Amino acid sequence: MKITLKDGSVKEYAQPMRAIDIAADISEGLARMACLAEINGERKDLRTVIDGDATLNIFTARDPEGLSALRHTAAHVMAQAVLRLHPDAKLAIGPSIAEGFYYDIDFAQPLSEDELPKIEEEMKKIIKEDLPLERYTLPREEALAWAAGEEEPYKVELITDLPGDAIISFYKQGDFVDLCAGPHLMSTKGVGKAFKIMSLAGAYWRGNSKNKMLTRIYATAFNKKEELEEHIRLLEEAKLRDHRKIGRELQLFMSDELVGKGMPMFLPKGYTIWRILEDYIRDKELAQGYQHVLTPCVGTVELYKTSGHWDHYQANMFPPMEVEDEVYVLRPMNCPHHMRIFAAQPHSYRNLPVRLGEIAHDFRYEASGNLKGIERGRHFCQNDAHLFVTPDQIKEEFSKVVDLIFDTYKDFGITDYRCVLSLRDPADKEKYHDDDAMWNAAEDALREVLNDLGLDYTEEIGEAAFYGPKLDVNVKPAVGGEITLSTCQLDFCLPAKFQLSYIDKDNSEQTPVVLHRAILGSLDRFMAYLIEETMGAFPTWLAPVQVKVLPISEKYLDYGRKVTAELAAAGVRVELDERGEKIGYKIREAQSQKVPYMLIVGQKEEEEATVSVRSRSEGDVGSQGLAEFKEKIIAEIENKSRS
RNA sequence: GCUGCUGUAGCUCAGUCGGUAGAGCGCAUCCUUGGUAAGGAUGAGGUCAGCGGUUCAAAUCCGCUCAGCAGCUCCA
Repeated sequence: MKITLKDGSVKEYAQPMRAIDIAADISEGLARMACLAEINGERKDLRTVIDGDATLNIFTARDPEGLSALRHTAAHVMAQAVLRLHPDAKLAIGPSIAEGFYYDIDFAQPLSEDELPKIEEEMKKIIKEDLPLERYTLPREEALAWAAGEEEPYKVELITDLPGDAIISFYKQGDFVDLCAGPHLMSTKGVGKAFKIMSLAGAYWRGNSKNKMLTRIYATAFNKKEELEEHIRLLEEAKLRDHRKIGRELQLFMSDELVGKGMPMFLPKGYTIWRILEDYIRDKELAQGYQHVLTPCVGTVELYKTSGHWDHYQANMFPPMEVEDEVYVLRPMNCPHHMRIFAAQPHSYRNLPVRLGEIAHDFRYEASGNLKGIERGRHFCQNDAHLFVTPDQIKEEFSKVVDLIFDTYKDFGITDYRCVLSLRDPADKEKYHDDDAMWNAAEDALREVLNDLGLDYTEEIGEAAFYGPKLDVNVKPAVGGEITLSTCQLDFCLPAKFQLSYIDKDNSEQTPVVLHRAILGSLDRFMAYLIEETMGAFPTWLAPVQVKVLPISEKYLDYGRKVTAELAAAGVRVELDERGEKIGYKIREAQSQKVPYMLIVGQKEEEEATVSVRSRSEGDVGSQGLAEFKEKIIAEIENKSRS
């Protein structure tokens, strides 16, 4: 048989051979580094026997595919180490993930963090023992008998749930055996030294909160020690970008336990940014034919029963308040209010689309463990709008919303995002409004627009809202999992529930379709994201303090006041540092507060009516006439150019 | 909400074996009036998150509560 290698060269063998043996034939080094085989384009275990002509590519830990196999083997090593130290622990699953790997384990006694170094030590031993990993398969009954004999209830469940024709494979290293589809390295030694146990967390068996919570041990492994160190360094760096840390340092927002958890309060500097964001997006929407409204933060329970939200989300709403003969709830979203505004007047097809926008305050009773600074609170403020459209207008309006999202991102310099087309799970009749024809039409419409726009997106099943499919634009915060920034949801459902209508060309009464959309998402979350992206060094047009005037000494305070007043009169957010400190000290503080421009004024400046300009990013940029500087900074603010 | 962890001055953190509280920054006052990232001196500031328990004695050990962190679950 002929084996074609990655570099195009061909090897010939008389009989079938395992991929690893061919690797060994190519070079001893390759066999030692080998993690995974790609045979005829398919990723396979190194032990796979090749019988006949094939192309072969051997991955090492330098390749992402190979690294994933290495991490998976490291997960087995970790499980083995755990069982050596805790023989009564029950194993669940232990996959490789983007940042490393984990193993979910059911411990008889809670595992303390102090145990992690011991597990790591045991792993080192196992790796050093150079145990070969052997793969074998068993028929279903024997596999079940093994799991039962080992008293591994989670493995029993996993085997039971495997499809009837599945090959049930096992990997054995020393006296440790695990049910596993592979692929794996040839020996525990291949895991190497660049691994580390990172943290301990709880995780529900099979990701279902009704199931038992297991102990998840997170760890990571790399090809080289330097890569591991770099990974840890990046994690530390990310913590410095955390909006909660920067928000405190720059005095943007705070929380207070007497006010309540998940109820952040925006301080003067934070609210300055907030106001600019609010004005920015409202003006942009008004220019696109939106009309803004203001509606109350409460609604009757009946309102939410009508919309269906009460049935779906009651548990995540603050409990009802009874007053006289009414029962109110704090509103968790604004669609029902806007629906009632639309319903209050007759509409003609000529007047559609109607686009109702609101910077709307909402309250959701988020589980305490889900709260995260201003990224996720119990009070937040949506940049919400509902577009009431005819079926013919769906695509155009949806497309305009998508344009608006990315036009906005351009202004904020957001480039690192992921688009998700969130679809229903057709099997889940409980969550989703049961009308397959409606759903298919809605999903096809969104898909078509996204394809027409040439947008990169992934489809995710079971992520839709209960009333319709949606486009979500997700970003990655400094710490923690992906979050949704912008969304546009198509809704054929609520308009009918609220009996909305418009009069069509033929004088018939028709039901409009609604697009729910949020561009900045929530102002709170958007600000959290901006803080982390800029590390607090906001572009000049957003900076709470744009210019800080720093007199050399108190002798030049008067000139400093004049400069400050002149800039303030021109609409620049400017502050004067009047303290009797040295210039270096004032600069240091302004710099750490990420103020875009510092104007140093002393004798020379006063005499010449100039300012000595220091930029936070470029340092001393020299002397400029006051009028000249004023003109420049106003232009910069108006252009929303980033510095 | 669940699992694990953490809580000491406004902030960042020391505090050994259980013996009764410390630093730097910040703040206040005074001196210094200066040229592009920390001038000097003095001083104020603590129910060691809260409540209860063990002990002659608790910041330290135990329990509960509150708040925060990581992850899971959820996210209209």
